[in-house]
Amino acid sequence: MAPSRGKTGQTSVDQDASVSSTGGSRPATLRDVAAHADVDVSVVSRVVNGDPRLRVSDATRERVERSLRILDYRPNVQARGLRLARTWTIGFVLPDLMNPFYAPIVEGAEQRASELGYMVVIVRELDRARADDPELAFARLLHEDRVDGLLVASGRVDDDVLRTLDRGRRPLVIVNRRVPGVAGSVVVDDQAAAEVATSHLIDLGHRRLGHVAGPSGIDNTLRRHAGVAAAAARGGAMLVTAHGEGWDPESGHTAALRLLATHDVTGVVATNIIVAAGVVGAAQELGRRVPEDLSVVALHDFPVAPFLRPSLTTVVLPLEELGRQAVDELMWRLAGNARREITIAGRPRLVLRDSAGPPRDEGVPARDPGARALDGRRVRPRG
Amino acid sequence: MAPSRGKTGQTSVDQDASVSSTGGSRPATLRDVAAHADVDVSVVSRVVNGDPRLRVSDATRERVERSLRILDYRPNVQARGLRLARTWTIGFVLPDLMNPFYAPIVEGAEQRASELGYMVVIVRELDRARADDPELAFARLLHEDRVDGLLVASGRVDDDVLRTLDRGRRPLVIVNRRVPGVAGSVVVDDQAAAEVATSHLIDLGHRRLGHVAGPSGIDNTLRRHAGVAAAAARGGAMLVTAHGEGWDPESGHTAALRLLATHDVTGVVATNIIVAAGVVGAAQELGRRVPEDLSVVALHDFPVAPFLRPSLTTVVLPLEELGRQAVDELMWRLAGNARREITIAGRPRLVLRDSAGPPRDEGVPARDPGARALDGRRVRPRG
DNA sequence: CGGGGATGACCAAACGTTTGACCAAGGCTA
DNA sequence: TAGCCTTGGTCAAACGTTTGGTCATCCCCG
Repeated sequence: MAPSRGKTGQTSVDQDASVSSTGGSRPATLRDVAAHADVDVSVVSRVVNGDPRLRVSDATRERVERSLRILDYRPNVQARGLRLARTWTIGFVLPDLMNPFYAPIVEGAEQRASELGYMVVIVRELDRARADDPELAFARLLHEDRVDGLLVASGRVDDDVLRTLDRGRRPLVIVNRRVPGVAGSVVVDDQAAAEVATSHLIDLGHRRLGHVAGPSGIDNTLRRHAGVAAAAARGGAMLVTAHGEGWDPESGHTAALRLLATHDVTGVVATNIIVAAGVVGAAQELGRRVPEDLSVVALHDFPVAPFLRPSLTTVVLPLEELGRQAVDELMWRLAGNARREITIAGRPRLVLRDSAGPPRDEGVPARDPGARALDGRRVRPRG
Repeated sequence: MAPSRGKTGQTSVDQDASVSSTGGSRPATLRDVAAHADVDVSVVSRVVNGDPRLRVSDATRERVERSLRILDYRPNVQARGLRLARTWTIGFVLPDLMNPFYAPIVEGAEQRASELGYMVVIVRELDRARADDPELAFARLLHEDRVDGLLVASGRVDDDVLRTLDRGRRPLVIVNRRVPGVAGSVVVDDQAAAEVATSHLIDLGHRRLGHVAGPSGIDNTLRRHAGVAAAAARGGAMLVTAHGEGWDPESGHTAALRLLATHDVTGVVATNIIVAAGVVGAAQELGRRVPEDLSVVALHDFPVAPFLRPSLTTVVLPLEELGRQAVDELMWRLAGNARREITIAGRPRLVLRDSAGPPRDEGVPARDPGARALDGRRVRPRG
């Protein structure tokens, strides 16, 4: 055991300190460890942090490391944060957790963050996100120095709010949205996904297409619409778009009714799977069977897709990866680097199920009907 | 403007301090405010916190409050937390965010927490939650003093882990699960919900019932099974139970195949809506139409229920309220009070949709179709 | 033997709060 | 007029870290 050293003359004793890390006693502080190893707290601190400028004898270092283990020392994050003005916490701003779209993003973000020793706090932000509202939850988090940075995954927060926030001391990364010339962002390739979905319908022989989109004007909606329009044009197909008021089933239902009542389309690209459920419902109310009378392809694949009737043909987007990379981008910014606009690489994947087939009475036959998996669930990479 | 006072003789000046709360400058500290109001920081602190023992002239108090407003002072949470050994942060432990079951609970918890000035950090905990794993994410959070307490909503964490955690310094509230004689918990009335679902089938005339349950042995599963069994016995119905391995669609699918292959039931209570989707799929694979040949009632209502085909008859459980009350219970514990076991009040509500009807070829007619909503409210949403 | 580096460690300030102790000045009472 | 209380504050320590300085000792070299 360590001999008594130093002018304090205090003899350190191996006290019974093997407290369970979940036990009831006070966690060991730097000072406890220093006393145990009979050195100054600064030595312990530098050992813990691997300070390269620390000059210390091997014997002392080992003594310190042993004490650290025995006392099961863990740095107090608040004290460290106070000193360093950091929190190792990031905020994830979203409008609503019920929307399954956000779950995988949050999940991916949490995974990556915890790998890096960060916590993720969720901040639900209502649509009342006006620029000068002093009670904006996330602005408060920033102002109280409770987070090191923010991931904003809400499509509803005003551009102005984001611009203001982006001028602040803390980095901001916008998730799956671009705010022109303002903030760093990470997005999935919505446009490519939309093209894949649309091309699939065209490959099946559809030439009169509908797009049930999200609220108009939203960046997100624009990117997807661009993809649908591009693929439709390339395929020589007619396209009519109906915007819903949101991304919920009712919005899809309403928009689809409007679309189907006025236009004779045979295939629809729905902006997401939830909206697609509303589209299918609307079609059936109008007496059109899916996929016999109307084909539907949805963007995003959620676990529920196979269990809808008919099961939905979808395009998978890498949402977990989106969350992970959003965190990485925030770290990049925290390290002092400049804003970037990142698009997640990787081709969107088409998942064939039952909601899309060849049009009934017209058009070319599907190019390769044999590729359809019998169970309708086999995944075929983009053709 | 405030005159120069005190022996420092320092004249305070109304500097241009109206920084936007999201602006780029350093947030004002207590010291800044003190200098601005020309008083000691302790006065400012006591004013901010409404210390009743503070004796101060009205003039001074107003001067301080004015400075607080001008400088837009917000306490630094880390410093305050360091001093008071609190974080105003609670951890929410869950296995997986993709399961829509958790979304409303987290959402409710976040709402309530933010009302109370608390942040919610999500902690995903894999099933590897063994008692002595030093790298348990939530144990680390506790040990580093990053949270004031924990809400555990994972059904998979070992009882032993919870028992150990529960002996620690920080309060622990188990969400929707009871760990015998150990920790405080908040649960919804699963048993009552199961009874409502089962009674509905019996009222429709079913006498041979199946229960597709969650993994056996889990408290949750037991409570629901108790409800199903009680109602079945009361109605003189036969009951056979099949346990899935999880709460995902595949588990429901597998368990339902097993159940339907070996027993001739006419109605099934599924432990949740996701599992129910698997049950419906299994039935259809076996050539049994829902609801004509098999009625299905699911516990929990998620927004997707109306859009499944057939749309699912469900029993609504107050999951958001569960989240809110879990936070309240944690606050109760943080205030130093003893553990409690709380069951959320309020009758589970039956939502009638298309997946359950009278049995085809047998049995008594429904007793009184109008009486089936136990709470007297007949709910019939779209679909 | 004196000077100059290394070596190995300690000291102390600072981060922003909270809070028990203390104190000067003035007024009241005995 | 001495003593005491009240009013209106100030002082300073403490929470647990981090980190730029300082410092005593020892060794080596000229």
